[in-house]
Amino acid sequence: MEKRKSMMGNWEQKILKSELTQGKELAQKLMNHLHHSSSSQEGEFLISKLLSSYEKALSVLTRDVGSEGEIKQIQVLDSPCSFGNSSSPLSEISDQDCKNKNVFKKRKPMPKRTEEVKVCSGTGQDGSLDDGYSWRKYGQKDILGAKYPRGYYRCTHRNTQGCLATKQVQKSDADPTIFMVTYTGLHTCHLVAQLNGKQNVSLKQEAGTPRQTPEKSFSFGLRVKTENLDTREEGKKIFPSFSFPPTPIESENNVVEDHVFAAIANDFLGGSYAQTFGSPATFESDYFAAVSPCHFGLVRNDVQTSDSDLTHEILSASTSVANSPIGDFGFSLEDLDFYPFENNPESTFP
DNA sequence: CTCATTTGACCTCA
DNA sequence: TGAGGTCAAATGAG
Repeated sequence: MEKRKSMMGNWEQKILKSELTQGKELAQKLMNHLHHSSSSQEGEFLISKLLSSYEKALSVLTRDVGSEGEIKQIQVLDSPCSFGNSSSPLSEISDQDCKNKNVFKKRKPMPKRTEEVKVCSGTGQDGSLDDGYSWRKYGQKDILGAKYPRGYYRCTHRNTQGCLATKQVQKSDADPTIFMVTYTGLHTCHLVAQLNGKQNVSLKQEAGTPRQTPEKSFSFGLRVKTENLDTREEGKKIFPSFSFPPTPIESENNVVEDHVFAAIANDFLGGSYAQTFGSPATFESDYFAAVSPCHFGLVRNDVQTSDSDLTHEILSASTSVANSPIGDFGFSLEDLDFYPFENNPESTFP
């Protein structure tokens, strides 16, 4: 744990540096861009990236103050029986068998994260934002003060694998194309195949029902760009998946952006993340170098929560369809520390 | 037939 | 006590 804490400081420094550097580069690019006049879309993209960089940098600075307490809070929440343990979800399921009277006994604190996802027009529907997991809607609720109802989803594998991950999807009042997605709990369902699927379109057969194919957004030749590489958020942010309509728009800028992101990711992760995938080189090239046909910029604003939430992260992908997964591909660096009982073998670090 | 979604009711918590 | 979260029966889709 001490090791991780010291690493955190180092990380954040790198993050800060990277974000500011990126911001500078983006500003430079933007300036060139404006001079040479191309599409306004691209300009917006650059601006959003620019803003993202500065916001990230600021958030790192802001978070720096209370990071210690934050970690402690996370540790408290990490009750061994809550998630990650293969036996605990099953025990919870057995609780459910005891009819709903027992279900509300006591809610377990779950790690929570919020993301803001902007979708391409006509591509995503509420809750169907493809984040690589298969979700099942179990409820919908009108939220006070919110224009749109909130949808409640849980992992389809809840019953079969005891996966306790849930998410809440709510359309933003201000911008209906933005979905606020709050992820709660960790996926304990099989993820290896999903990850493989994200790296490589040729997928292995995953243990699970055919209809529960989390790779569906990757199965028809979409180019997937996963720009959400700022795992600096206590390492809890794991590369999201974004799916796009197969509109082959590629710009030089995008390619450059990808390189920047890849560099940052590598910087942040020190290669250890990619290690999880078996081949860092493959991971980077396949996962980061993909270019989005829809230019999308991440505008992430990290928001600290006042309650027991571990982290709330807001992400905006200006033209993406899918939101990012819960950061709990199970192998987040932080997850490993915070949730040592994660039974996902892929989550274990050497 | 199986599974997902809808929706009203119920439960917990602040 | 009200808002938010969850359950489960009813319904629909494939």
